[in-house]
Amino acid sequence: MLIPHLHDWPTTEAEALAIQHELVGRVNVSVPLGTIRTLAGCDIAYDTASPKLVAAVVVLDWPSRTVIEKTVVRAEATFPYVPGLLSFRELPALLEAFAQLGHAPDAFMLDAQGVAHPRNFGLACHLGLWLDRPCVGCAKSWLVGDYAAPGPTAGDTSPLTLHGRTLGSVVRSATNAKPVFVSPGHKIDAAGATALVLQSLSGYRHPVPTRLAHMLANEERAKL
DNA sequence: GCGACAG
DNA sequence: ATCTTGTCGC
Repeated sequence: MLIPHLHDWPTTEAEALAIQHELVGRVNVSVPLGTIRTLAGCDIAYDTASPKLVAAVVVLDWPSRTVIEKTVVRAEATFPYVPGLLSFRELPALLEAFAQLGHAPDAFMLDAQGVAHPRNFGLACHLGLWLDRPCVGCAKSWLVGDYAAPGPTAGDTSPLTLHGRTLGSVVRSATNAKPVFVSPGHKIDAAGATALVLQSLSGYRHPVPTRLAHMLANEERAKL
């Protein structure tokens, strides 16, 4: 898929923060969930004791869940891991993987935060702006926001708020498993992001799209 | 000052 | 994220 250039990559934290502040205003989390015919799951696996990493993308026909395309890209981390600046570390490699895609998925799902971020600009938001397509963040741990524990059964949800505003939701993706934190990244609203994650559950803690991408990334890393 | 901190 | 075996539970 074609990916227009959005901005150059920063070298320092100060530059990264400036980019976030410059782009937050363009994020749109007011779009209702539309018809999704293809959904992409994305993830990255890191090598131990080396800056090498693998970005993986799995495109699924939706809602049949049939895998229709996969892409993996080997790259090297250029930006360090800094809480709140994760996108500057993972996006470059992910964008390379998307560029190799023959399909242009209707929506994307990531193991990261969307607007549930200190500056409301998580990886899912950043990716959404680059691709100009719906992106959903489904993180495995909390970063910001207040919430009450969701019920113990798969599918149970609880709102994730901040300063009285609903950012997303906390979803019990699998019975008796720790919940995941869902928030829209771009071109989708909180309800839509949550609905898409609920449609993606399969008995495991991770939604099908990111679960498959995670497995693919690990397989490729083993070949490093 | 103290605690928290996606992957 | 990553390093790691067995083990408790459905």
